[in-house]
Amino acid sequence: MILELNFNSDEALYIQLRNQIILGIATNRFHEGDVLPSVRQLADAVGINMHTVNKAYTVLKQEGFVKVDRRKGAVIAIDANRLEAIEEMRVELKVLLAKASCRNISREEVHALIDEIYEEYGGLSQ
Amino acid sequence: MILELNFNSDEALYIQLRNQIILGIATNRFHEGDVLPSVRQLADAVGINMHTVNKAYTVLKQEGFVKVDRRKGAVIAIDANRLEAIEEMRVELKVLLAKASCRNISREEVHALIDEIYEEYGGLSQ
DNA sequence: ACTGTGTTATATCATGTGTATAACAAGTGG
DNA sequence: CCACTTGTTATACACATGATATAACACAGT
Repeated sequence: MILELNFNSDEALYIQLRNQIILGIATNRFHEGDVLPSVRQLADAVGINMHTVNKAYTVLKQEGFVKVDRRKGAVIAIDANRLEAIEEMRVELKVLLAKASCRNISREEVHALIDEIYEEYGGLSQ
Repeated sequence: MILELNFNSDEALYIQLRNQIILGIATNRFHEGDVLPSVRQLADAVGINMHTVNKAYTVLKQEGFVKVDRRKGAVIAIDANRLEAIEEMRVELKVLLAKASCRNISREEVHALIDEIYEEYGGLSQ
């Protein structure tokens, strides 16, 4: 597990955990069926409270990235609701691209940035 | 001024204001040199506190979208620091695209979404 | 029985958000 | 000069959120 937390960030710890796990899935370091550490283990490993990890797992469950098996713990299980995901992405992109447009960043430059980042993400088929 | 606030949103009011003003610049409804309403006027118009508007203007000033003229008030003035803006965008895109990748949204679909949104943003030359 | 899961319930503390009232320095227009 | 509006600052309060701490519960595995 390579999870690093920035305690000086303005981003909540449980959001950082959530993001890194999603990053981990996208970069193929976590696979469907993999079991995440228990809330107590992970909390101990990164030096934070159990409840903070639990909140991260709860969010991941609600967002459809893990399912919780009472016996095993949190298991990677992706619920690919594409339509919902695309609409959510559109909302986030609107503000992000507005900032880019104000800064004279071209459509082509954004495309190049997308490609660069997407290179590391293999899609679920990998 | 077409500024609408969602009081039920989990997004802070001053962030909503900031975003809508940035959207307004990108969609060419605000132009370089335009004067924004005074903090008291805008606060009264949308039904919130003066300090909340002030905070939005302060953030916009720090992010380089407006300059404050003691005589006029808040004036649209874009400080196009491209390098900084691109790095900021890369960080935001990483998580956003990771989610997309997990949901089996292809690189091409993201490009299409970018194009769709960018159609409304004219770039600063318009 | 014992341990390790997730889960739930309180409680506490710090921080962020939004409001409220007030005051200040400075520019504008009568 | 005077009244008014500008941004700015300070203080205070209520409320929600983030993070911690301690504790307990139901359930599964050994």
